Amino acid sequence: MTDTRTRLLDGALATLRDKGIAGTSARTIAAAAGVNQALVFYHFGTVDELLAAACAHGATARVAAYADRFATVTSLAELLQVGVELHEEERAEGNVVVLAQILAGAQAEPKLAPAAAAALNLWIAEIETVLHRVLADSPLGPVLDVPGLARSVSAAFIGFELYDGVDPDGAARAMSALAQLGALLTLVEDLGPTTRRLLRSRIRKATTGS
Amino acid sequence: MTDTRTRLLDGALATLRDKGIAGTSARTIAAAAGVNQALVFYHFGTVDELLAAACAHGATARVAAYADRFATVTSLAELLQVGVELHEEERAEGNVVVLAQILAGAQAEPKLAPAAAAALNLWIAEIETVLHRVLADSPLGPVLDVPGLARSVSAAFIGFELYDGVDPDGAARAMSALAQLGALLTLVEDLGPTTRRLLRSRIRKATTGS
DNA sequence: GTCTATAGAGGGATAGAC
DNA sequence: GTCTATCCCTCTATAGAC
Repeated sequence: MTDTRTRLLDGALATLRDKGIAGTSARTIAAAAGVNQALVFYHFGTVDELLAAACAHGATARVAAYADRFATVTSLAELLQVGVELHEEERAEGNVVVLAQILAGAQAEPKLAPAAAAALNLWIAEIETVLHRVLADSPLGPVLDVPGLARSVSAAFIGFELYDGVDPDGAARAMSALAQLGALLTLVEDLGPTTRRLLRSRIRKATTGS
Repeated sequence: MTDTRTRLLDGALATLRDKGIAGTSARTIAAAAGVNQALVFYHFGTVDELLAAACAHGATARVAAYADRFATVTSLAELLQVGVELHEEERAEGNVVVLAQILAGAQAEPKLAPAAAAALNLWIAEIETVLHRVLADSPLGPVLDVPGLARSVSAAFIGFELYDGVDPDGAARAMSALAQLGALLTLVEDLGPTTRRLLRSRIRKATTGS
């Protein structure tokens, strides 16, 4: 872990954020890192391998930075609130946007795919833990596919960041609509015990067929 | 609308799908179109303008191809079903993936942003119409921000396509979790009139504060 | 409208001095 | 580990023949 290695990793993240996957090269990364261009190949072999390493580097750091906040979430509405914060902070910091760029690159470059999937899985694991806790005493909890929903939420978030880049007003509206939906779902959750029993029996009937 | 123009538009879409935004250039597009490279600049001025035109071209065609199916949707579960179909067909055809690549490129290239936003807006408009119809007689309908939700759904879909490219199994699980969630929400919607009244009054109380 | 040819910049990657 | 220098390829864009 020499200093140059981390400079290159951070330079790669900055370049992906500022110039996108199409504008990212050994030369642009080296310039952002303040480092000689040949060192990209000395330390990482190829540009793609540097991008893969940077992807893991950035995601690990950001997930760790949010671990505390995820740990305090106890309701769907709170999860959405953390999501809004994450959206705003990460857009300034730019690390979710970086993941989106890696994902875009990985569609055509199979070598990037495992790194992109691994980075996304770090986020998914966090969300999964939170969802499991939040849905524990919901009538829907026992029948929901929590790992699947965590994947949905994480993937959807990537789409939000890309949307925000081309239409910030639209993205803000989308975000507030979800926050409102979260608040309303809380009301549904808080129905009386009679309704909860009714729901539960219906769920049992409906799920015996699938 | 000469033949060469459309060949270039289709070639651009094919190149974005197969090589991603990072692998898309006047040369690769011309090769895919079976056309001379200089014609890119003769017909469209720059590569970015060709990409912007191709984006509109592709989105218009695909939204039109789905208009019939969107028109028949009458429930949230059906909307999700069409979403699953769209996901599977468009991944083969590749046109939503193309939009994702344009969105990724637009993050760093402002000239692409209006085209990307316009293409996404075509999808959003369709979803908005459907959501409006589907939620019309739901107790939540009157208070939901339908345009905002349509934007959420559309943006989320882009994220799904990118996720599918790096982890098809995870994406499939995410998709089926959503389908299951849709089915369960239908049960909530079908609660008795008493519960619906209760919900409605709670909603009124809760929304007077915002 | 279409082609060839080319200028000029930027790209990945390596060799070899230090 | 770091640097310079370089090879060879690809890129955008244009000029000019047809």
